[in-house]
Amino acid sequence: MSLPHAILTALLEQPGSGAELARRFDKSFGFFWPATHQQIYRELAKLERNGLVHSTGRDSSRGRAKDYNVLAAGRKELSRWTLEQQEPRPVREELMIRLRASSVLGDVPINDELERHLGLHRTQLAAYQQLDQRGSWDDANRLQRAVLQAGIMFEQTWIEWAEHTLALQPAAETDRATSTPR
Amino acid sequence: MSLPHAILTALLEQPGSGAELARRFDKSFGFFWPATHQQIYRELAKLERNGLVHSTGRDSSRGRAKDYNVLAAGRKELSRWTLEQQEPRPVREELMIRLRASSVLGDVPINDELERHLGLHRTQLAAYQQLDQRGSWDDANRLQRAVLQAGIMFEQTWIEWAEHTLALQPAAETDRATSTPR
DNA sequence: ATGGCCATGTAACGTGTTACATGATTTC
DNA sequence: GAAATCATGTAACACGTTACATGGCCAT
Repeated sequence: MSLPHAILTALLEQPGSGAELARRFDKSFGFFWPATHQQIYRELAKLERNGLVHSTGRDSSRGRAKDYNVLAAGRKELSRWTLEQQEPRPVREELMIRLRASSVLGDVPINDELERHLGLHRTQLAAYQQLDQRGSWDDANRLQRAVLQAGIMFEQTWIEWAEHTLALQPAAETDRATSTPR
Repeated sequence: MSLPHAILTALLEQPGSGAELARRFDKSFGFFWPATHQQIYRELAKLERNGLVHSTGRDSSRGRAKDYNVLAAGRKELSRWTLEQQEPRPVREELMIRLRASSVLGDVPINDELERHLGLHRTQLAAYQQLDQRGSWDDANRLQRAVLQAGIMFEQTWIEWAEHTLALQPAAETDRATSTPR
């Protein structure tokens, strides 16, 4: 049940329309909780039904932007949820399954995919680092920075692990056989 | 679409019944792809309908253990999937949302939850390290070990980040106000 | 033979994903 | 004023979660 609370948090940081929220989720807020515009519209409607947010849409027509802001009940619910004891989400890493599959199958080289993911994570790390450098950090938003630093540290760990795993692979011949010699 | 492939991998490592699989998922295989017994039964039935696994259940009654093993078509499908290009799963970390919520709300101390999660991750790290030390590692299962090492590295990063984040919090008074003086 | 446990299974629901649809606004 | 784009929305499905149900097995 995190998406509604993520939306409440984003709306408290800055009120806006559903589409604006979707853009913010894409470019920064959603790094730790991605959401599509369909999910966001669905949840916004539900939050409004439950009296946690209020929209200042002029009418209820389709193509008009609605501006949402958080009501007192929404702020209260967010406080409650934030302090609640919650268990960590289970990790789900497809690549780990594929490594074990490659291991048990024996003849399925996976170095290309490892390399590709390594590249993706290097790109993500660079994006986080840029956000961190360009941000103006003070005591008030230290927790926001901590979140960004978590992103940086996890990407660095991913990169370190992938490089290590690629290095220990004696499977160079197998991979070469499946890629173009050039 | 990873759960069926995770099950195929687990069955290749060692054939077994649905309940045995569920136990293996709980205690090691599922560290990177947890699954409940309901999910596993559902997927096993589907895999059998599609001709990827075969069960040697004597009859189709309820309370009797069925032994599953992987058919050639199942092995082929697993090879195909393992080599496929796949994008990394989006990260979903509730605690990060809660940190940002705490930041924007201003008066909601979250150190207690940070400490609690820190403890959980220390426990998980210890479990991974024990598995790593007790395992007998050679060239054939080096990828399985790499998976375990990913778990170790990510837990270590989590711990390092949480300690750092707790250290930078000047919110000691706020926390003390909400906990029992004792 | 009964009570407890184990293995399998059903049902309902919540959330995430994908494809598509429709009304407004802008642009030329 | 037609086309492109933007904002909102609907529908159907996949997957994960939770609660519960049923049949077999074992111990006493």
